[in-house]
Formats: sequence, structure tokens, C-alpha cells
Amino acid sequence: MTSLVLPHRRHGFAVTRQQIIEAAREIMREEGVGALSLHEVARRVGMKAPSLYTYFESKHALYDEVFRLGMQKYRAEVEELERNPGDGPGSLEASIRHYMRFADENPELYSLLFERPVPGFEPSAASMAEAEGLLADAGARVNALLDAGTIRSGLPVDQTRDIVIVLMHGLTSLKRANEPEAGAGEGRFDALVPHIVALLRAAWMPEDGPVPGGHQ
Amino acid sequence: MTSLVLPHRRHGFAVTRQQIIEAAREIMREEGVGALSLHEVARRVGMKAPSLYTYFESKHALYDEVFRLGMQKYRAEVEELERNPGDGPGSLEASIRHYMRFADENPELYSLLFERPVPGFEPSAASMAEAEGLLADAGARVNALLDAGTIRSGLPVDQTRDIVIVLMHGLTSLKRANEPEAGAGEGRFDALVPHIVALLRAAWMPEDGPVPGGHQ
DNA sequence: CCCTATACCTAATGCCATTAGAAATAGCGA
DNA sequence: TCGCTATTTCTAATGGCATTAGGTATAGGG
Repeated sequence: MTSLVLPHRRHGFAVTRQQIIEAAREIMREEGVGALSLHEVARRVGMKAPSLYTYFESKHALYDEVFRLGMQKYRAEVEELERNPGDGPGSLEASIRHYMRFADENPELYSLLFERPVPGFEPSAASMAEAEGLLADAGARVNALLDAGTIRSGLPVDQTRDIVIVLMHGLTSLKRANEPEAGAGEGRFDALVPHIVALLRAAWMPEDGPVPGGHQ
Repeated sequence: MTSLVLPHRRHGFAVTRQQIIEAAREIMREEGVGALSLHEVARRVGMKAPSLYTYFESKHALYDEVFRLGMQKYRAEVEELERNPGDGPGSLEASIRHYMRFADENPELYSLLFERPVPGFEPSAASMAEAEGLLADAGARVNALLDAGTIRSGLPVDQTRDIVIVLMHGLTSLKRANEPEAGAGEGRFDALVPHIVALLRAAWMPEDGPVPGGHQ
């Protein structure tokens, strides 16, 4: 009485691994990053939970892989934005809106990257390397804006960058907490964006008009 | 062979309940809000886990009580700040620094109140009532600053208030994520506060000096 | 055609939240 | 003073979780 047995190499290692990651992201999107369960992942990919250990050393390793991929994706998008320079006054607004849109389109990645929703989870060194690059990119972006005269804060580049990040992150975080249903571009926090950009321009460029000579 | 049995009413209901709340806050502070475990709470107060159900209907009910207490505490502190009016230019800075200090001194309360670290936990209606009052308080505070001429944004009060909250929250959130070890007043985000206040004054009060007539 | 590494499984351990139900006692009314 | 009852605690059990140990079938290379 031999039982029906499924083939043991169903799609190839890389494909199965990808399916596991997709299932994990799906659960995090539906239930929250902290609600990820390996049993539930296994159910969705048609496996038993222990089998997942062929693909990931632990639940944290799965979190870590999603973290790394998310960071990679965000950086790729920022670099894409960079390639369409857009140094006009709309450029800063575009950066802020891009950050907010990323959170709207990839809430599970945003949460994992920029909030700390999983007790005990710290991204691995390898994943953090990806994250290091992000701040550097953001610094370069602000530098570009300063050089183009789009902003001119009178502060060191690092502090100028940090203030912009504080605003982007504050807007996004509050939107997620207070208006979880509002889509990209919608809601009272998105409505704030033009005012915030105007505020920065008013404070940082009182005489108005870009300075061709660059920053400092 | 009668076994040694501890007295059954050890401290009175209210006292035991308080001890449970204290133990829960302690765990959240040490391990993160999402890492709360009723078994661990029980261990710390010298009970077995099921006994806790005499005091709280569920783990979520315990979260909810801590949420309510935290909201109460924060509001009480804001109202205290209100009673020492301080309408000078330092007043806005004091509000921002108070928010950051609250997060530093009560990280478990801050996380529970202003982040969403527990999948499936939504504060009860009763607790949310406490939270409603908070935004109203914040609005009143901004109103007071506008009336005193400390700020004069040219925007509706609600949007002015929201921008201030975006900044407070962005600063605090980034500080917690990137400089968890920095104490109150320390670190690069705290260093940003005076610059941000100056930025708001520069953008919102270009001709400088308060306007005795109040806002609008 | 066999051998072995691979990808899956079941069983088990020890956490967790929660429920059911039993026992002990404190403090009240008689 | 005695016993009753509400209160507080317990043990036992259920079902979910992450993880480990160890077994089995098969795909693909020799």
C-alpha cells in the first residue's frame, strides 16, 4: 500500500525560495510584519513548516532576506529617481512623495525597513551594508539639490539631509498610524507636502531663486 | 499530607492588578512591546499564567490598560506644560523636547501609543477617547502659540499643528531607530531641534517679532 | 544502474494564550 | 462561633508556534 507521494524537487531551489519569500511578504502585508508565522508560510506554499528550514536557517533569516530585498528595492527606486534628475523646485517634493508612495505600495517592506516591529530582530551585517548605502544616497541627493540651488539651508549637508528625512519619515509614519486606509497621495498628511516644501523654501531661500554657484 | 499553601488574598485586588501592570511595562521596556508574555508576567509576580485572567480578560486587555494609562500620563504632562505657559520662542522648543523626553523616559508607553507594534491590537473605544483628547490638546497648544504670536504660519490651525506633530514624531521615531542608546537631549536628532525651531520661525515669521493681535 | 545529495516528511520538545474545572480561604451573616 | 459563598489561586488540557532530530524517497550524476 504505497501512498501517493509528490515529486521531491518541485520547481528548483531558487523558485521555491522565491515562493516562500512571496508568501511571507503576503502574510506581513495582510496581518502585520510581527504576525509572520512559518506554519502559515508553509501552508501557503503547500509544505510542512520544518521543510522551510531547507531554504532559511530560521524565521529571523527569512525576515533578514526580506529586509535585504526591501532595502535593495528602495535604493533602486531612489537611484532611478536620481537618473531623472529634476533639479527644479518640484524635485524635493518628488523625493518626499516617492518615500510616501513606497510605504503605500510596500507597507510590509516599509515597516520592516524603517520601523522596528519584530522584537529581537536586527538586520544582519550584510543587510545593514545595503542600509548604509541608503543614507549615503540620501546625502548625495541633498547635495545635488544644494548644488542645483533647489535648497540652500545654511546648515551642514548632513543636518539638512536629516531634516528632510525627519519630515519624510514623520509624514509617512503618522499617515500609516492615523489614516491607514488613505492611498498614495490621499489624506491630510499628503496635503501637507506642498506646504512643507514651501516652508523649506521660505526658510532656506529667503531671497528666493537658485544660486548657480552651489552650496556653502 | 497537606501541602504548603500560600494565602489566597495576598495584597488586595487593586494592588495585585497594579503589580501585573508594572511587570508588563517592565517586560515591554526590556524586550520590546511585542515581546510581552503572560507567562513571563506571571513568573515575575509569583503566579501561574491562568491566574492573571482574574485581573484581565486577555493579553489584549492588558495592553489596552497600559495604553490607556500611557495616554493619561502623556496628557497629564502636556497639561502640566500648559499650566507653565511659556509663550516665548522657547515654548515650541519645549513642546518638542517634551515629546522626545517622554519617549526616552517611557519607551514602552511611547511605542504602544504612537507606533503600532502589536499585530491585531487596536485600543478599545474607551482608550481611544483618551487619545482623542490628545489631538484636541495639541490643537489648543498650537492655538495658544498662534495667539501669543510665537508662531504665525499663514496656514489653518489644523495644518500648522500637524506640521509640528510631523516634526516631533519624525525626530523621535528616527532617534529611537537609529540612536537607541542616546539619552534625553543627546544625539544628532536632538541637536536638530533648535535648527528646526529657527526654520519654523524664519518661514512663518519672516518680518520677525510676535503679533499681539493673535492668529489669522 | 546504482549512489548520494537533496527536498521533503513525521515526531517530538518546549514555548505560548487560553479555557475548564477543582481547591483553598477570607470574611461575612447567622 | 460556625459554616457558607465569593474570591483567588491552582493544575490539566487544547491547540498554535519555532525549532530540532531523524527518517525516506527520488533526481541526476558516476
